[in-house]
Amino acid sequence: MDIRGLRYFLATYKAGSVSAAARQCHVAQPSISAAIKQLEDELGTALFDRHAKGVRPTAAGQRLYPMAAGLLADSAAIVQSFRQPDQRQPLTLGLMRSLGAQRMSGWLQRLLQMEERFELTLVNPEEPCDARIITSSMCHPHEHFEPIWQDAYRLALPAGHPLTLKPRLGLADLHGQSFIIREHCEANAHFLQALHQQQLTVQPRAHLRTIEYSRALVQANVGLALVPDWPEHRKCTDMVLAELSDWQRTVVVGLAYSPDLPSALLEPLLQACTACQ
Amino acid sequence: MDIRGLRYFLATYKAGSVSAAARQCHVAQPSISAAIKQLEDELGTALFDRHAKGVRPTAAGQRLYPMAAGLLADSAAIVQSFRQPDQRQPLTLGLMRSLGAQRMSGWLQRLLQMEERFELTLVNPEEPCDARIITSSMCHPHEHFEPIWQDAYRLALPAGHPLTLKPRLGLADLHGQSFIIREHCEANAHFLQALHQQQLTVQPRAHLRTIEYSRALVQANVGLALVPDWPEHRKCTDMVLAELSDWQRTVVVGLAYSPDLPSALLEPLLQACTACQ
DNA sequence: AATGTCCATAATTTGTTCCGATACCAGATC
DNA sequence: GATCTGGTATCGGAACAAATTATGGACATT
Repeated sequence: MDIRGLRYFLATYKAGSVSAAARQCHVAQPSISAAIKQLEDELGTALFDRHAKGVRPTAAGQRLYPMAAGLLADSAAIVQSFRQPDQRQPLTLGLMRSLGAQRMSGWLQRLLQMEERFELTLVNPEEPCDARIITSSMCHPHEHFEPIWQDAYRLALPAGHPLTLKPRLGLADLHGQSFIIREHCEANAHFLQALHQQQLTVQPRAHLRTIEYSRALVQANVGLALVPDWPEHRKCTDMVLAELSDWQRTVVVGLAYSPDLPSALLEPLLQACTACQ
Repeated sequence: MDIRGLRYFLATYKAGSVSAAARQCHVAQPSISAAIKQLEDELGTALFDRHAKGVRPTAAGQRLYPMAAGLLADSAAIVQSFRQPDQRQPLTLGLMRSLGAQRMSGWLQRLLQMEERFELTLVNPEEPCDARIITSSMCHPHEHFEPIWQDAYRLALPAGHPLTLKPRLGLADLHGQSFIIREHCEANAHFLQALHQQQLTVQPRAHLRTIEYSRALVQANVGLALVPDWPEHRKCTDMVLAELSDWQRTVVVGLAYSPDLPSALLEPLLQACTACQ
């Protein structure tokens, strides 16, 4: 009986799938399979019924679940009780712009609730930091990258804009339109390039950095903009999000970290990441 | 936090010594040292004060002890609760003669109390069995051997025998004496050979197998005998145990087992062995 | 002083765990 | 039905962790 096996068992139980558990635990699927088999051998009983769409706990598995959870919680509590709460561990996170304040603050909240001992500092992603929350394309080659969200970029139109009436929008429809361009945005750059390739142009009306200002200008009917498809954008009544039939782009936002980040810092971060999915 | 580390910590705590814990856990001393250090790193605090005559738990170590014991007990209880009590595991032990009924039955009692699930069968050590309790000299070369007791052989004299008056006894004093010879006893054979080498002889009055009969004949004043130095022999008032100045022999009684004995059987056995020391 | 005991460290060997690739199975889709 | 998709089990080799032997230093005991 080892803790690792119980952790894998719990993850599998909660996920209802060995593969999903493997993704959550950041190990390969065979590791989980082997650990569960070992546990089953030790207990002398099957814990899961395997079938094509995942695994279903047996009666024994269901019986084990609360025990395993309890044991795991106990072991965590023991460690916790020895780590002084006053020896707060500093954690510096580099946050890219335009993450969506709501979503991001929720994520940070979850992280800090999970791990009392962190003392968090937020900086720009170019500055020295323990880990960064950025798009996958900003990730350095030596860094690991753990995805958190996927943002599909949409065209934001002011409510009542003539184009909102068209059932299908393509790049050609945007020719000559007023546009709010967000700098440092990969999706924007890609979009402009796609226009250029088709010899289409838009009229830049503003160059700015934050999504919040873009949105405000769209809502003020200054022009169109590309914005990520966030719930808070969909909720706006004075702005409409539209899909483009011949251009689409999603960026993956996630946690980038050096391979030699201490696991005491890394693990809670990764857990906060998977908790989002 | 892993179970193994906690096991080592507990053993060290109870033994008050890393080396002793290593012996009990059947691993080398550095393994324990490393595991404890790892645990200390994880908890962020020292668990033992090291000094020359062993280790003494710190306050943190004392605080950890009941928690660790609890966690370990919990994990064992979980495993236990899944192993059906009705699927008793057969265990066949080969017991050599002359082990000392009292001592041996105590050992077996301890074993069975420790492990409810065993269904014990006792056979002679030549018969097929899972493990044997024999002297080290009876151990086959491929078998592992775990010592349990050491038996020093002594000369048993009837109370009132003339030789009991001599302060020092040597082999030469035994020349021509009546003797009760126990067959299949390594110590007896060695003893007779030693006599032979010094061209001394004794008068064999009986050849028998069990220590109990030997003792009875000594007590009945039939002659002298070699018997192991057991408390029950010392307690006899009609028999005296004496040391020989120029001959001595101790045999090591222990558990002999094949290297591929399943650990589910082996571990409780080894635990019963170390519990004796 | 010399010896013995104990713990820590270093270097090596051994044994597990993990991974990627592959095989296989069952249900959904065409 | 053939194919595709998403799932699990199994295999051989790579990476890692754990155990071992050997050694050194600190403190008692002889």
